[in-house]
Amino acid sequence: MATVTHAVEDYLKVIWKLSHRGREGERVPVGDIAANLRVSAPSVTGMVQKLQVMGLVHYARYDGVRLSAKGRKIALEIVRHHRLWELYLHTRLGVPLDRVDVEAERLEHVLSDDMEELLSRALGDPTHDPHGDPIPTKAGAMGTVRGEPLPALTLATPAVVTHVSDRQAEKLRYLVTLGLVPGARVVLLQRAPFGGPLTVRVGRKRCAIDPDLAALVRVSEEAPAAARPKRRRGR
Amino acid sequence: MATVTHAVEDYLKVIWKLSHRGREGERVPVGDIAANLRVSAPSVTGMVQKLQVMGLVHYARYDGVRLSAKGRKIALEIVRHHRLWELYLHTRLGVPLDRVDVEAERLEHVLSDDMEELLSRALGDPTHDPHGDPIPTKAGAMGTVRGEPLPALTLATPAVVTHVSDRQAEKLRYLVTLGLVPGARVVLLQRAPFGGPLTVRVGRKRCAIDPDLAALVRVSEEAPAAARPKRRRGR
DNA sequence: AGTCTCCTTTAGGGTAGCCTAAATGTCAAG
DNA sequence: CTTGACATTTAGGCTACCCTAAAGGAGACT
Repeated sequence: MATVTHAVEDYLKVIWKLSHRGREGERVPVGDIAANLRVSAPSVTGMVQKLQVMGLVHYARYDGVRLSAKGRKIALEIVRHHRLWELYLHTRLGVPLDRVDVEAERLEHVLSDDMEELLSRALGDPTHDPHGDPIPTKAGAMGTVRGEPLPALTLATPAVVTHVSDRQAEKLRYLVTLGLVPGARVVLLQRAPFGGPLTVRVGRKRCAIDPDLAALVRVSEEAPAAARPKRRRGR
Repeated sequence: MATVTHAVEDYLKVIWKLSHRGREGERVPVGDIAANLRVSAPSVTGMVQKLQVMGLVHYARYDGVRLSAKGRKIALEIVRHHRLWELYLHTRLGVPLDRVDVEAERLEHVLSDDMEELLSRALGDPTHDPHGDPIPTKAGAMGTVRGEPLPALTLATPAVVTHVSDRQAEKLRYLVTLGLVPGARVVLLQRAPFGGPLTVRVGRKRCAIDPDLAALVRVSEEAPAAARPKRRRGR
């Protein structure tokens, strides 16, 4: 059986990511993989054919790609590595939230099973990464993204940020400057009409934010287990 | 200019390591590089020729390899990465001393400048790795291995382990089981005649050890800055 | 010097992963 | 059903790094 190289891991991870955009088990177009990996379409065709021979994907010409059980297992392992490293970098080394992704991108391929175990333990066997994305367990089980989109929050109700999408680096960077990061306490103060900006209190500051951008932030009225449970004194 | 790939980094690191066995600036035989990297000699010849074109080594057929200034700079960067990771893995994740090397071997190629900075700072800008080997500074300056070989220690004089060679994994593993790791407090109790075993007190335990093996351990009668300074006897 | 041995290098190949250019399939609109 | 637009695949090549087999140099021994 051929080796699982870094490139193979990258392909599986991207296929996994892209097959979770809409409904489950979606077939992923070759072109989307190419765009995501910044690689030419022919390269993807070639690699995907190889992955099929390795039994990691199901594939039919001109009809997209699906992960096999074996492929999904590897993909989830990589996602687990990625998110564990992200959390580690952010909480232990102080790498800013908008940079952990690129760093983890390289580290995810370099984590032995032993080390994964130790890393996870050192972090307290966490369930979510610093963006609020769930970390798959060793067995491949995965929690959910918690909370509802910020624009859907009830007015004047205190809430806690549970998730910030890391898909678009630029936007994430801006959200970070606003303080809209997991754990932050927010209140939706006002919704301007006709899809106008939201007015939000973030911590002690107040800001106006476009609802499309705010939709990248999820919040929960419940204090989530991961965040410090200090909504009131007493538990 | 061609890219510095992982393979290039590995070659430079090994050339650096091998050129520091005896007197400084030694020319390194191609065969030694091959043996060290577990690669065939022709592969080394090929790569070395490439490195010369890149200006990273000086090389003449049948006459060994020397690092250029540029090559040495890169090599030291890799060594710095390696040793920072080793320290991190050992002190923060609890990876056993005899396993940090293999893990760091992969991590060393994956450390951006920003991260290196943060990692070093998080560790308190250390000067030595967990084996007691000096960590080169960002600028390329490097301290020394401290202490003298254990067999040369004065009898009955308390000392602290400052260095354990990591060259031979098997032997290192054994030394670790004896407790002969940097920071450990030792006393040389007895030297058997005719090159016979040494009797050493390590912490509270006592053990007999072959002098050849003991020579892989360096000790210092001074309590080194890195170890806890709670000695009781003078000097 | 000659010759033997032990490197080291040259010659010739292989795999992995990427690319561009050209051919081919799919689907929707006419 | 044809055709055009677009996605995808095939064909052919390139680089990086590794290999084995065979040729070539350097130093030791006679």
